[in-house]
Amino acid sequence: MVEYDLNQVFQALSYPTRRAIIDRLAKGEATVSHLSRPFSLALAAVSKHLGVLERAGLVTREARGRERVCRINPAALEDAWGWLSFHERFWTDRLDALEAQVGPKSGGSGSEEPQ
Amino acid sequence: MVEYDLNQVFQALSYPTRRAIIDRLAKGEATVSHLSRPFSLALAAVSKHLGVLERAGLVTREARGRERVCRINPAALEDAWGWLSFHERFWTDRLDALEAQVGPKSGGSGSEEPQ
DNA sequence: ATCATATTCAACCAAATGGTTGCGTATCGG
DNA sequence: CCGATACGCAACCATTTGGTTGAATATGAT
Repeated sequence: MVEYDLNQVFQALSYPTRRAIIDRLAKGEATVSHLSRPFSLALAAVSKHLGVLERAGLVTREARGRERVCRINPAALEDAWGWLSFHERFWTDRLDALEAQVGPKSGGSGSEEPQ
Repeated sequence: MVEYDLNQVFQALSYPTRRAIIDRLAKGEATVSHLSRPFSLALAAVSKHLGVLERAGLVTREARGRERVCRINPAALEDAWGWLSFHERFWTDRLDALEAQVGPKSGGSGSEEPQ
């Protein structure tokens, strides 16, 4: 089982252009220039973003003629998802417990979180 | 429903010190100096990290005397989790479909993912 | 009042990031 | 062979980031 570096994965996901690329790739594979079309960026910039995504293990690039076909690698996404899931589950449980503790039938006094 | 900025959330999570802080806070609230203890960093550095986490909405700091008590805010975590969940679910489904398509009884020709 | 503690703020620095441009290099199509 | 297309790479630039130190502020203890 490959361990993906959460630093690189989260870092890669922290930039909207790269998340958009992932969103796009979720609809199917695409070449670099195809991927770069929606952005007003030089091709080289998108290529760099793909490099970041690739190093993080989120995306693969495969040569096909003079083009590079990019695809999502779900495994790395799943690692990040796993980290967050741990906390998500933890906190859902905790909030449930809190709610139960406050009173199972007290519909709630409005907002438990006074911002 | 507050919308957390995924850029800031993922960015905040992309640094191990900050994930460690979150991990620590999952065990219960803590003050800034308490949080800084495990790290060989100046207090100010940890304070800055907390600033990043706070701006991302992941953590709250509340003044109590001369101390600041830090707590996790699960809602922001959940936003990031939501984004990843979408893709996680999408790809789990897709891989299942692929598997089914390849042949429900063909134990699999080894690895569907040639790395 | 005085001194110590807890924490932020400001200035500074090195390194990383996101972007550009221009050049090199395969590959496809005549 | 020749030109166009699809990339990657290197150099460069402005901005952000993670870190430091030292001063400022506020609260707690004596």
